[in-house]
Amino acid sequence: MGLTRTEFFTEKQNKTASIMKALGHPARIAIIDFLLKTDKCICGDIVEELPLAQPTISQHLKELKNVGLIKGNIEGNAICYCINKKTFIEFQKYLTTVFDKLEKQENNCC
Amino acid sequence: MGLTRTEFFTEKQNKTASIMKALGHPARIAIIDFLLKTDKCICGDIVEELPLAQPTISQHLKELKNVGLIKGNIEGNAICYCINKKTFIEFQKYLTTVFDKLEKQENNCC
DNA sequence: TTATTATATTGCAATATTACGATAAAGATT
DNA sequence: AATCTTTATCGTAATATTGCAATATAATAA
Repeated sequence: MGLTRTEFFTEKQNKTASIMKALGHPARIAIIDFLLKTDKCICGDIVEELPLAQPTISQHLKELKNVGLIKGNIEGNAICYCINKKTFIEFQKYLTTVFDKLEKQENNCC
Repeated sequence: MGLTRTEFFTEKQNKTASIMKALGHPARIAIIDFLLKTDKCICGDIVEELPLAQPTISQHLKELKNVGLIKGNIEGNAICYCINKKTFIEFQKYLTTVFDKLEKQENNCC
């Protein structure tokens, strides 16, 4: 059918999956890498940095913004994008529980 | 065109994205959650646990296995799946660098 | 007001994903 | 051997994603 059955899963599972999904493309990983590297947040420089057309980048930025991983700030006629720490910290919480559980796992059959 | 331009990105970016992508579906997050919870690894119980048809689960397990997030072990006519710690630890390394950089970021414009 | 610059949106073609019924494969049980 | 159990694969319909040219939008500069 091609439609993810989100209603079958918990809100947390859906939220986590949507963040992972947003990060599930090398261009979007590259955008995050770039925003982390530049320290101050950069706008259309991303378009110059990445070897993709401007509309494509714009689309990727939109997806990252939709799940709250980045924020956009209007500065004149340009837009300044940057990491949204809040979402990352929330994401980190989930990951911490995963890695904690993993550490305690012993009876791993494989 | 519908084809991800992996050749434009680094191996690490592509690898990270592929792991994120594999985790970018609530059913696959639920599978990981379940494998973490059960401690000893479970096989076809996953099919009973999740409200999806057996072929669908099988497909999701395959995707998780393809990126190395889980391992499968034949036990009689059943198969025992479990977390592949190695990949998770590798994944954690990337995430640690991200969160470290994030912590040092100060000139965040937004 | 008319460019110019920067970003977003639209529309579309190519491809990928999701889900599942039907069926295959392979070991276990009778 | 015949059957049951468990999991994988095939085929396919519905939907989503990726990428970009063309165009729209909106602020700035001339």
